[in-house]
Amino acid sequence: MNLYPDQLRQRVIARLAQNSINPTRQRVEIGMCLFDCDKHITADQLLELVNQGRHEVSKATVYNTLGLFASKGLLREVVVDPGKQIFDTNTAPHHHVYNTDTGELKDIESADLVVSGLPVLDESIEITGVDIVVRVKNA
Amino acid sequence: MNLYPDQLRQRVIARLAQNSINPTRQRVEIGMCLFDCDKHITADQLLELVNQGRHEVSKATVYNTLGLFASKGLLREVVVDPGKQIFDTNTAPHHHVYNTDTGELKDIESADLVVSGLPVLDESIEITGVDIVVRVKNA
DNA sequence: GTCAGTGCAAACCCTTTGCAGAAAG
DNA sequence: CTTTCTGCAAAGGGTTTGCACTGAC
Repeated sequence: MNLYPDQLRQRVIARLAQNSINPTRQRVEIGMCLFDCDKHITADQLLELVNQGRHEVSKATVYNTLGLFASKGLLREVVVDPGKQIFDTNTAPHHHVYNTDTGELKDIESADLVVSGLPVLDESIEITGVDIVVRVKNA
Repeated sequence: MNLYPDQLRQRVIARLAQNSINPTRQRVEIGMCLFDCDKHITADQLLELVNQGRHEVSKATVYNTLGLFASKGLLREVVVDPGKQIFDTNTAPHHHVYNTDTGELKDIESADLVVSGLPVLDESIEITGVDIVVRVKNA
């Protein structure tokens, strides 16, 4: 994006407003990091990034805010590792390649990957998503 | 299977031996439960099942044994929920339907589901598995 | 006796919860 | 003043680790 901090801040505030999220100081700080960093991030990495030495936001707030953003569709949770929540700023439909040796996580465009033969489900059941994870390791 | 306990025990011991696993008392107890229970199980559920009131095996040992069995290919770990390891006694290639409302996990035969367009990977990288999770909720 | 393998209590770490305080009405 | 919202310390729960113990040689 390469915005000046104030421009970025205004964009974040606008984006939160669009999703009916009160733009509190902590949420704006977190939003500024999310719109200006790696696509895939854990709560711990984000905490580090937000605080950068000083103490801006607590760990609990980072967790709660990530959960809030995800529930509003600003983020998507990627489940590739038990015991670690990873959030993805790319909310478009897509899949992942996960390197279990390095922890590296890469996107695969959804359009590139076609799945056929999905099961027919009961009417009382609704599909919320189809997640594909290609697990790889260093040869 | 419907075996008498002693027959089951012998089968478990044989299966462990095939995979170079020492058949200790704890491992055999755990193996007997795994070959005689639901396909999908967490460490906690297994602990409950193994002990059935009395104290046969500790929690740590259940975790370590599940990890050991999985590393030897007797079990497969299913990653559908962060913060919970689920193990699957079905080690054949297949996929899953996960109901996020109920926690229910069902198999989809691998043959029924076809994926095309997998990315071309570097030679230094090796695919260890392709996991597909269809996430559903009650409508 | 020595040494590799094993089981488990205790430690660890990630996440959630409950509540004090702030903000809004 | 009352009510709703928010941030975070502390609690919780799942998993791993370090070490005492066992069994084999």
